[in-house]
Formats: sequence, structure tokens, C-alpha cells
Amino acid sequence: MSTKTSTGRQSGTGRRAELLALAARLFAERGFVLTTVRDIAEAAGILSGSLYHHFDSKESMADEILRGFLDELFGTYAEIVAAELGPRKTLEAVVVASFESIHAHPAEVAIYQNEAKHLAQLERFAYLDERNREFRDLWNAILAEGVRTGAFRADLDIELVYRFIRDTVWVAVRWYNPDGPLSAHDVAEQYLGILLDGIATRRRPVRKG
Amino acid sequence: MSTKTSTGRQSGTGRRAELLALAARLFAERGFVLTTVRDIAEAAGILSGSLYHHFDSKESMADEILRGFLDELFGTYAEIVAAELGPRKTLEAVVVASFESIHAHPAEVAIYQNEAKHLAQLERFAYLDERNREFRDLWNAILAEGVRTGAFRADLDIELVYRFIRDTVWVAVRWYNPDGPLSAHDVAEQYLGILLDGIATRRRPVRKG
Amino acid sequence: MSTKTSTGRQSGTGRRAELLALAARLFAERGFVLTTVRDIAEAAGILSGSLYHHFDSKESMADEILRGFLDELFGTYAEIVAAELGPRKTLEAVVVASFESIHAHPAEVAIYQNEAKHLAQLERFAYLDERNREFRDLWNAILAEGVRTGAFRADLDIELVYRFIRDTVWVAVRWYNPDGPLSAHDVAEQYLGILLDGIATRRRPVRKG
Amino acid sequence: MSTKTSTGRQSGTGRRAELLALAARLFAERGFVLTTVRDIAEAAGILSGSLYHHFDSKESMADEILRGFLDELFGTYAEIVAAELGPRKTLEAVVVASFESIHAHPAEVAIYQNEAKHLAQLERFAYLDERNREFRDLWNAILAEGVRTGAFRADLDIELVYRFIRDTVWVAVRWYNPDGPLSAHDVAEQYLGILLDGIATRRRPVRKG
DNA sequence: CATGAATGAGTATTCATTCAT
DNA sequence: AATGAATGAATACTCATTCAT
Repeated sequence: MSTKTSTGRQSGTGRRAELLALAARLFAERGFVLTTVRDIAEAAGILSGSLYHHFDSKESMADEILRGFLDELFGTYAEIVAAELGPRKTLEAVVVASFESIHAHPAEVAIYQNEAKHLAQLERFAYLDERNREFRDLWNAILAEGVRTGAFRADLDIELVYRFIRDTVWVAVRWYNPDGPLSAHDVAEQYLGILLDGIATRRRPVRKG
Repeated sequence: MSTKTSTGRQSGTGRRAELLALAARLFAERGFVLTTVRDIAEAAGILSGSLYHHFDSKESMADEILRGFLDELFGTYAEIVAAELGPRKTLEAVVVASFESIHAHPAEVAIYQNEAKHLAQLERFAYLDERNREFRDLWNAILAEGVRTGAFRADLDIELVYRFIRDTVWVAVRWYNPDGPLSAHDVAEQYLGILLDGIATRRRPVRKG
Repeated sequence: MSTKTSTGRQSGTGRRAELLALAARLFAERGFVLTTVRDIAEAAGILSGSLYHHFDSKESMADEILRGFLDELFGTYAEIVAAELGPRKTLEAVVVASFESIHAHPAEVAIYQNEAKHLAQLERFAYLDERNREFRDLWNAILAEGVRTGAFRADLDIELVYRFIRDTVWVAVRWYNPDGPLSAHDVAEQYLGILLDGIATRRRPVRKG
Repeated sequence: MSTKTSTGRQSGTGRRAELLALAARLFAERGFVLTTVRDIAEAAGILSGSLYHHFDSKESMADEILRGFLDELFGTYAEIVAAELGPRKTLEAVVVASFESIHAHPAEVAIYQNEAKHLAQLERFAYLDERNREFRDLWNAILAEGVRTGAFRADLDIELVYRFIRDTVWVAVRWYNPDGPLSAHDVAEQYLGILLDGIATRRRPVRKG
């Protein structure tokens, strides 16, 4: 039992952390359901039963992976909010931080993206829905504040904008390659360019106002 | 055997179509792997073995669902392109058509979104990758043309913009509710507003021009 | 699902009944835990997975076996009580009925004896404790009535006597052989002889009174 | 290896005895099969692997427990027989000694009762069957002698009476509570009362004489 | 068209036991 | 004496699929 409890957050003690990283990669690649416990064990060079010396179930591996990742991510968000940069800079910082988290933890983000809906039905993963709510609140606050201060257009459907942003940012994990030529910053910058100013040219801005 | 071949495209012959629709809904809700043949059979009020009188495998059900949906969707895209509306109008039409397909075939889109990566590894689903290429070419053409004609900003990374658009549009299937207050057109309009002009206000439009 | 529901009591429909009888015999011989699902399947000449076409778990087999047996047994007890034979005759009838049930359903009695304590911890087997209480009430009523009418000795610790009788009767399943020379009636008669009059000779009954 | 041999009988050397006592309690409560080596280790506050420093297997723990208990019990029986008290007093003494052993070693008796049948199939537990035979011989001798001397009724089926007594006495371990209000002597006395004189009142003792 | 019985390969998990440290 | 990591064999159960009726 003692070995099976996650020791705070430091990603566990040696072997445990290695195994979690392996599991995370496989869950991300093949999906949680299609990744067998044997797959993970084999990747680690041990027998499937031996995994249970470290974790009490496949589920608890996913739990530990997601919990740790989300704690870190939302810690970062909290820091950004605490800095009180104003809506536009806050929005930029949150987008950048999100793409950076895709860069640093692609497997974890992929699991969060692909398995959350399914896992959230289990009691033990109730925090997934909580985090979703938290994220939604964060964005609604940023956007509402921006509209109030005049930084963002007044005609926005905030809820809809939030959804578009959330989806575009996180789904990027499907194609973003941490080892590719584009850094997380590059991608964030491009996206912010589009999000803030659109892709259309401004020939006759007078016309629209 | 004769009955097990999809009879062209007319959505199958009665019972067959019913069963496919049921399967599609379940695949969309629970995912392809987590939906058991028994789930589908039970939903249809028959025993699981009886399904094999209509289809020769679970895979071939997904195949038929996706093939039919994609044929229809790309037919629509082809019509739009054939109309030669110019880059901006074409872009708008493609976005609208995509949201409309989410509205009309939410289950099919969801399956396409969630299972394509996994299914595409099977030979029989090779057309999924082809369709993806087709879609990518479509968008690259629209965007490149738009940049050339000056409709779109010249500093865009076209490949990246394509990805952002693709992701945002299709992932909307996760939250879009066909029975909700927002029509596909409403959503498309809002999205196009953001995509084309951005969410930021234009304090100094002079600067950009 | 439809096939997995016990159809009242008639011991199921054909195959189902056969399998239950096999399972009962094995549970009785080796114990519930040591009897593997494969053991049962092999005894039936099928593969272990095929058992799940008929029952949804090993537990539910034991459940069905015990439930059916106890329903029958307590039905018999109820009839005896309803006949209002007076304490002594009632006691005799209950003892005889019990030995007869050992004769007719040795496997079921053995399972009841050996596994009840363990199974009763599971919610689904809550009725086991209920039946135990019912049985205890039955005996306490018989004995108390007998003491009141003077049929039984007044110095008896009724609770203790009940336990002795219960244990002796049921544990007989461990050695009673339905195919042996002693019928259930023979055994019941011998036991009743001892229970009612003792094994000691009555040289000087005056002395005791 | 040297430490893994039971050191005569003195209940082991400290730690060893403690562990055996723990194991005995768990075996009695949950049964031998359902008690895991980890259960025992955890109860002792060590890891399961560490138990193998003391014992070479789970089986050998049960072996040591039963062997020690039976040696002591049959020692007591031998003393009683050696005292040559006559059939009735001998019977009383054996019954009392048996209930006393339930009082002093409830866990051991429970294991003997519940696991003997299963364990006796293993070579190393061959002595269980021997002890059973010994016990049967003891009782048959007492009862036969009693019938011969006229102490017991002549119409008894000795083998049957032996079984009834054996069962009733040992199965009492299932409900007897060493810390309850009834002492082993109380229970023995009540049981002997029933066994010797029956529970029925003597309306016409003349008839029997 | 559908049933009901079965297959066979796989899946997570358990557990007694071993052994280097 | 004890730990911690691992083995290997077994266990209950699942599920897509087949096929005689």
C-alpha cells in the first residue's frame, strides 16, 4: 500500500515515474482503452502483473498522470491571473502557457483531450469536470473584462468565443510536434495574430464601423 | 453475402439504415471501441448474433457510416469550389457547409473526429487519409488564392491557419447541439467573424493599413 | 439479458439447469472459491467464456442455487408449522424434513453450510442472514412451546439447544451419503431418539426427578 | 533454512509465535484460501516477502498451527483415557476437554473444522486423517464400552452417535464466544445433559425400564 | 430474419513466491 | 530481519464472431 500512494508531486520516486511516463506516452498514442496493461509492462521490460507492485490499476495510472498535469497547468494559470496584466495581455499569456504545456507535456494533454469525456464518468475522475469549469470561468472572466474595457469587440458571444479558443488551442496537440521547426511560441503567436486581428486584410475599416 | 453489400447510397434498405443510424449514434457517444456489438443489437431489440445477418463486422458498420458521410460532404465541397466564388466567399461557404454537416450528421462527424486516427491504420479505411489530404488541399488552395488576391493577410502561415480552422470547425461537434438555440448558421457566422476580423477592437486601423 | 434471468423456479430451462447442477456439485465438493469457472465449464464440456452466455458471474450461479434451495426448504417448514402438530411432533417433522433435504439436495446444503458465512457479506446474499434468523425463530418457537406445554424439560437453555440441533442436523451433510444404506428417515429417527431421550440408560429415574 | 524449522513445541521463538498466532486468527476468520500472505504480513506490520524469512510457505504456517494444536489436544485425550474413569465419566471428560479446547484455541479449532477436508488432500497434511481416525476410535471405544456395561442404551448405532457428537461439539466453534457469558464448562454441561438424558420430559419412565 | 449456444482470443487483476540489496 | 522489485501462473470476465436451427 505504501508504495502505491502518489508521493505528492515530484512524479514519484524513480521507477514509478519512469513507468508513468511510459504509460502516458502509450495512452496518448493508442488511447486509454486500446492500451493494454501488457503494452505498458512490455514497454518497461517487465511482466504485466509486476505493474501492480507499483499501481493498483490501469485507471489509477491515468488518474495520477492527469492529476499531476492539471495541478501544474492550473498552477501556471493562477500565476498569470495573479499578475493582473489586463485582459489582452492575460489572454496572450494564457494562450502561450497552453501551447507551452502542449510542448512540454504532449502525452498528458493528449490524454486530457481524448479521454477526459470518457473518464470523467468515473467518480475518481470528478476533478476533470471541475477543472473544465475552472477553465471556462477563467476564459469567461478574461473575455468579459476585455469587452468591458473595450479591448475586445462588444458584439462577441463570449461563451462561443471561449469554446472556439479552447478547442483550437488544445486540439493542436494532435498535430503539434515538440521536435519540429515551430516552437510553442511561434504557434501561439500565429494563433494570437489570427484570433485578435483576423485573417482578413483591412482595406476599408471605415466600411465596417 | 448479397445483403451484406451496401446498396449504393440511398442510406441502405430500411432495416439496414435503421441499424446503421443506431450504430452511428452509439459509436459517437461511447466511441467505437467501447461500443459493443451487443450494445448496438440491444438498442435495435435483437440479439448480437443477428446483426451479422446485416453486416459482416463491427468495422464494416463504421466503414459504411463514414464512407457515406464523407461522400456526401465532399460532394458539397466540390459544388462550392465549382461555383468559383472567390477566396473569401468560398471560405465562408466551406465553413458554413461544415457547420451544417455537424448539424445534420453529428454522429458521423463525431466518429470522423474521434476514430479516424485509429481506424485509418486499417487498410479498408485508407480513404480517410485521402479525404484528409483532399480537405487540406481544398483549404490551402482557398487560403493561398486569398493571399494572392489580397483578400487575406500576406503574413499568414497558410499551413498553420488551415490547421487552426480545421480543428476549430470540426471539434465543435463536441459541444454543438442540433436542438439548441444556436443554428449552424449562427455558429458559422460568429466563427467567421472572429476568423476574418479577430476579436480585438480596431483602435488605430491606420497603423495596419 | 433475457436469458440471464432465472425464470421463477423450475430450475431454469434445460441447459441452464444442467449447468447449475454441475456448478452446485463442484461448489459443494471443492468449495466456492476453489471451484474455478473453468472447472464448471470443463465439466459441462464447453469453454469457460461460454458460461457467461447463461450466467453473468460465478456469484450469480451460487446465488441462484442457494435462493432456489432455500425457497423450497422454507416452504416445507412453513407447511409443517401450518399443520399445528404440537411441539414434539413439529420438532420431529422439522428434523425429518431437514435430513430429507440433505438427502435430496446434498450439494445445496453443503454450499449453504460451508459458504454462507462468507457469501453473506455480499449484499446480494443478504437473504442468507434473513433465512438464518427465520430458522432460529422457528426453533425457538418450537422449543419454547414445548417447554410451556411440558413436552420438553423446563431447565433447557433454549438458545443453546437450538444451536446444538441446528449444527448437528446440517453438519450431517458432511458425512451423509444419499446412496448409502441409511435413509434420511433412519438417520432422523436415530437422532431424534438421542435428542429426545438421551443416550444414557434410565436405571433410577427417581434419582433425577 | 535453519530458522524455518519449527523448534520443537514451545510455540516458537517470540516473533515466530506472534506471526503464527496472527496467521491462525486470519485463517480462522476468512478461511485459508481467502487469507493472503499479504494479509498476514500487513497484520504483522511487515511486507509480504518478509514473511518468507520465517516460514517457507503459507501452507507450512497452517501445518505448524494444526500440528501443534492437535498434538496438545490428543495429549489431553490420552491422559483422560489413561485415567480409566469408566465410559460415562470418560465421555464427560472428553466432551469437557473438547469444549475447553474450543475456548482456549478457537482459531485452531476453526481451521481444523473448516480447512481439514481440503488440506488433508496434501501429503504433508496426512496426519489430519490419522487424527480423525484416532478420534473416531476413541469415541467408538467409549460408546461400545458404555453399551457393554449398560451405561448407554443398547439400541444405539454407535457409528452414528459418534458422528452426531463429533459434529455438535466441534461445530460449536462457529458460535462459541470465549469472552461471552457462557464458559466452556457451562456449554459442556448443557450439552451433556441433552446428550445423556434427552430434551424430552419423562412422563412414564416405567415404560422404558 | 432472428435465436441461442458456443468459440477463442484477449483483458485487467491477484497472489504465492523469489531474491538481490 | 526486512525491503522492494519482480516472476509466473492462474482467475473471472468480455467480446467479436460463427453457425445450426
